[in-house]
Amino acid sequence: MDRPRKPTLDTVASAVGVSRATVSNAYNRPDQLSAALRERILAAAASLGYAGPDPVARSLATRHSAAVGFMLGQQLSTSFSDAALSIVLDGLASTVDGHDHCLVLMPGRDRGGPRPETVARAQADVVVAYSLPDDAPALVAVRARGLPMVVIDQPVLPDTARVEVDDFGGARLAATALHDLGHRRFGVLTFALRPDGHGGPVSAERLATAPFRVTRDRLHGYLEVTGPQPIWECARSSRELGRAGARELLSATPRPTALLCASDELAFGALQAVRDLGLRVPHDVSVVGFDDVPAAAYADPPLTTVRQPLAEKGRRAGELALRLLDGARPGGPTRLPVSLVSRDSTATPA
Amino acid sequence: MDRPRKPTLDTVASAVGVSRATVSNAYNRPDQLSAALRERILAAAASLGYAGPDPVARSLATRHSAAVGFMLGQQLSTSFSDAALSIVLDGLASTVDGHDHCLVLMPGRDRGGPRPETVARAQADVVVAYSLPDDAPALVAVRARGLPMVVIDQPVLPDTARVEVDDFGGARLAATALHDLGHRRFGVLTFALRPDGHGGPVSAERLATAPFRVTRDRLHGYLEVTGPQPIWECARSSRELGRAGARELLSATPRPTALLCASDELAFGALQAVRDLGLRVPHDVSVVGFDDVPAAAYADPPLTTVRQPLAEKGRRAGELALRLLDGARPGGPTRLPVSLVSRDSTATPA
DNA sequence: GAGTGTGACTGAAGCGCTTCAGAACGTCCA
DNA sequence: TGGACGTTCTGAAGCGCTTCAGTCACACTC
Repeated sequence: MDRPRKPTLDTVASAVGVSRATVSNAYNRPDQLSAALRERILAAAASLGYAGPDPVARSLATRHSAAVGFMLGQQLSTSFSDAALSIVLDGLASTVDGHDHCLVLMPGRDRGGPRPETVARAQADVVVAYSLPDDAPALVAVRARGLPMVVIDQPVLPDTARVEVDDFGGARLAATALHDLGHRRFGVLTFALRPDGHGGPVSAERLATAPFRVTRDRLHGYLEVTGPQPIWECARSSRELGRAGARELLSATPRPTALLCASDELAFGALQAVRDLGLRVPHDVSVVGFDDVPAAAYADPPLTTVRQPLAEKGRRAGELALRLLDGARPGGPTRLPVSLVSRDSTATPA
Repeated sequence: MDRPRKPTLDTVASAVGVSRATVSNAYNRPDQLSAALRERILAAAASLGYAGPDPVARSLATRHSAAVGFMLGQQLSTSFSDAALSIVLDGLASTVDGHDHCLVLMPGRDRGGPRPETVARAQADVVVAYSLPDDAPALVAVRARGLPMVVIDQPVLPDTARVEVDDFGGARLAATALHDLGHRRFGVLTFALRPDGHGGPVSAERLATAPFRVTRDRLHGYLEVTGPQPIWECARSSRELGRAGARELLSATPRPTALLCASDELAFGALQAVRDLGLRVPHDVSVVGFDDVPAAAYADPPLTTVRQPLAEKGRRAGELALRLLDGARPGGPTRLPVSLVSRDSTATPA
């Protein structure tokens, strides 16, 4: 009693008594056959339980698969709790949504991006890479497959579309604001510089050779204004790690009067750390974040931060991807503006 | 000057002077050829720029595609901002991660789930459906394709694995707690009962015929304890809509002393609405939520809510999906426990 | 009534791979 | 010395579909 074989185009074709090509046309090119015949074919298909052309076979024949790949720097399991990433995906999705394309998520291993094998097996016509280390093997793998690619927050890759944000300038903006307020002693709190799970104080050498462009640029932006400052690296951009890191930075004597954070999430942790020490923000310590995720406005106190257009970033990436699918050439990078959003977590030093 | 054709298995085979089968084996069954030959083949492949077997062709030949499909009730663009959904996806992803499978997201149209065409074209071996309306066409489409499926929070479908939570019992738990505190006048705040974008007061008939099982069960759970109460429906589970809806419910005279919300997100809006009216939680109005997303603990005041194991839900679904892939039979539904988490948003009525 | 379209359908050649039943050639032991 | 067995590699048959160059029949035109 083996299961009945799934019907195929041929099944339907011979049931109706036409050629396979005709059945295919019934689905894909209704103008190629008479309406009456088409009806008959569709009816027969329905009664045979044929659900339409198999997507894999179709993809093989047409050489495209109506899917946009998205490579994550981190495991899926941590991606969805990352507000900034979620918003970017949001924007990307809204574009992809409208075109009957699916989104194929390729989870990263640790923070190094997806494994090459994952990339090699993923079925997508175009790939969007988000915030991978400069030397991610996944980037090479996409290249090797010859898939068009758009990178977000990534360095120049030949023949690749790109959307980016002025992380360096944004960080400088924030640091300058604090400097203008009179701050001179800073603590810098950052997420990973390398995908090695390392945390702790950051050496100049580690900073200089960091493969995460975004991290590097933000830190350089801060330091350009402030001069050398103690930096604490968290393995991930999480509130908890930020809290612990900020505590370390605040334990220095003399205590820094301001904390420059590479993300809002870290800044939320920093706010907490300041409270933990019985101090107040911004009276005792000023805190700035980066990203301007929605929660920044609701934080206690509302967080001064650098706004980058996260949704727009995703949307643009999606549009570029779709355009590449249509055979367009990559073109120059799309650069989106950043701005400083001043709220209540910053003030003149006491 | 047309682009050089992409190399295929054959390209490599003839370059090395072996059969195509051997090259295939070099990639998929290293034990089928001598190590030396394998080396030669891989080297030749590398120098020809061959990135390994094409995933689509391989899928066609092997009849599976190393991908798990995930059908969303809502558009992708709103999914990522949904904390509960994110956590479920999280759990699912962590399972899928470990098996070199990709996650193919199928965005829903409005709230009715993905369109059948999207389902028909998606390349996945197994599909996970999350919180779709009972009559979603997407469910039929998956059936038609003969794909194994696991549903989360969905009614019984023949031949389908299922993971679910006792929404009815959970809601009853919360309502009972309030009732025991002495509350008798309630307002009930819910998200969509149907995917029609409707909002406003809910009639008994609309409640009875709601195609969203989860919504229905939670409301029935509340009402079983409290008896008939005014219900306000929000088109989506968002803080803003919750705030507006709660305001409506609170404008009744006599004013309800407690608000029963179908989700934490709505409850957050309700907290805000109470403040908007110059009242205090829980002194003037008690509020309970449902889900216990992380933010519930940080709310002001911390929210009393029904905890459901969201991550676990996703994880179980992932495991079931993977097991179905291995040819397992669906088996009975997996039921996860709920519990009441009492925090500071509930108290005896003034 | 020969020439010219035109709409409706078909045949066959792929798309790039996997897989399975062998073939070819040793090796080993009785 | 010969049969049993292993290892290594190959041929060919698919997987289910698209697509393009036709074929065929039939109406039109002058």
